[in-house]
Amino acid sequence: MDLKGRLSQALKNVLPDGVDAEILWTVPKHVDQGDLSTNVAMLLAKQLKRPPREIATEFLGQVEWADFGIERAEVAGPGFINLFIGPGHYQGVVRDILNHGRDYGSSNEGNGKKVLVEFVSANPTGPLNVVSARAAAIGDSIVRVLRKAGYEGMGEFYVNDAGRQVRRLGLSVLAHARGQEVPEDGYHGEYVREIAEALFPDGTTPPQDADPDEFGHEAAMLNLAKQKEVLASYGVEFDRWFHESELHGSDAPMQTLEKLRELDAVYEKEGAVWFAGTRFGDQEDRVIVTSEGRPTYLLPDIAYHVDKLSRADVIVDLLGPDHHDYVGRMQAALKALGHDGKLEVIIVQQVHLKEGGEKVKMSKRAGKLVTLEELVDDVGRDVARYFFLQRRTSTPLDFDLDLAKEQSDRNPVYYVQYAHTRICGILRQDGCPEPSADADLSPLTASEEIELIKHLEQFGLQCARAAEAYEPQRLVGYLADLATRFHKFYTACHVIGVEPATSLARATLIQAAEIVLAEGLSLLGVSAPERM
RNA sequence: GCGCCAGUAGCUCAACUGGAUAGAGCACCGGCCUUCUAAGCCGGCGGUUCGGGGUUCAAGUCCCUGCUGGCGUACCA
Repeated sequence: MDLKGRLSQALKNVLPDGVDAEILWTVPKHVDQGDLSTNVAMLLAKQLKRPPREIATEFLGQVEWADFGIERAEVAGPGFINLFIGPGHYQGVVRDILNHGRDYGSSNEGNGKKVLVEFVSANPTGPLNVVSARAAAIGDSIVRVLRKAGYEGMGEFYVNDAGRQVRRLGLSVLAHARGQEVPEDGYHGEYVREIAEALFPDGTTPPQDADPDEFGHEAAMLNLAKQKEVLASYGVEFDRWFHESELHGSDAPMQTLEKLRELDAVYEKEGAVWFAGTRFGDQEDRVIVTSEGRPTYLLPDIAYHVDKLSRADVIVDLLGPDHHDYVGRMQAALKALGHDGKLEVIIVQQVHLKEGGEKVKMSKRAGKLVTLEELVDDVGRDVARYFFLQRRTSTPLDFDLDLAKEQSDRNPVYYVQYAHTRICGILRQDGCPEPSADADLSPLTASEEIELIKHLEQFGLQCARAAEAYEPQRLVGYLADLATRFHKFYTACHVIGVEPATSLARATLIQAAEIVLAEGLSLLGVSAPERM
């Protein structure tokens, strides 16, 4: 059991008979408030009908704090119990990191729970845009963090290869190849021309009876191949690419419809079949089979979610801002099918690119888009991913292209990477002792050393929290803080050229910091360079 | 109209899920390189957490209400 757990147990042992409380330890904001703090006395004040400070004082006297490596314990403020941890504990943390290596910070918080995260899932009708770039960075990082925290995380991309947009793509490509005007509701980007040239090289033209569905599908597969390639170079991996066409092959949508019929969750009106979403919390009922007898997108989508739930305990959808209204109907559908509470939807908000202080104008209609590929070519993979992961997913993001391209101290990515680089630089030096878990770490007592270690110790907790809340941006903040602690240490404490015992202990400490920085950055999909 | 997301320093954002004195970066001002990379460190400036009620020992955080901004509101996906 870790220190917090053992301390909680000790406190529970001194609670009055018949009284129980959950004891939570937090790290106070100010150093003069100690290293760990609990508010348990305040929580019990009402129940015990006594002032919180009085209760805290009583508890304080009943625990042998020194047994836990606590140097000092005191009652503070309205009734907090604050503990000041001695250096011995922190030296143990460093040893722990060296012993566990990159596995340090892993936990079983998720208890093996299967979490399937669906993200990007862009239509195969064109290149990936910047919102997909944001979703890709976030989704991929969520999966990595989930695994770190003991969940079985899976990443999945839903390929929408069976809808009517595929036919529209086919019509657009055929029109282009014939030198005709692309239809108004077609696709107008430059890539349409490229696909047309790939399918009809050297001035060949499509046959008169060319099937738009067939060529649409070929074009879609070319787009998909390109999307896969771009995502791979962006460092984003999927465990599965699920094609909508697979679903139709297995007749899953029709089975889902039958199931909904049996549950009496659908009805007919004006020749169409409606899902009675309002009975399950949606804003309005939705058509799932049109009056022409064709299923709408909703039916296969429900079938797909049911399929995912057969493979996972919880499913997470990362959706673009244009799919806001989709949430209610899918939640309602799953509720109707007995899967209430198993779908978590995260809306990835809009990305506004800014250059020279101006918003970069993007128009889908005219095909004027900044693609993921262009963005990565422009600013690099590390910068792009870091920028996307910095902000909370649910808020729109201004992406400052000038700042992103700047190779300077203004660019926050380098701040974290530079900490890692500096460590590698020291460890590379001839005069640097070999870090070792067996080293005597008692020389580590300086405040810069202890502050650094305190932060390293938080890594596992931060990973667990980021995983549980599906919020990888927490980790970005954590790593930036960690880098700060390291840079302060670097400025204050020399590793090489000091007294040998200190030198060895510090080399071991920075090795520990290197491990956590490298592992943390890899959870973000950002590289940890040895030289910059 | 209805629904979602947001509103915290001049700007971009934090705040460990209800805790103590609301913190960083950028910008602006001033310091620190003959020793491990100055892509760094130190100091200064900067706040009615959009307004108004409420819940309680305690509210930026939860509830109600109003205001502002973004997005969405198809028998498209």
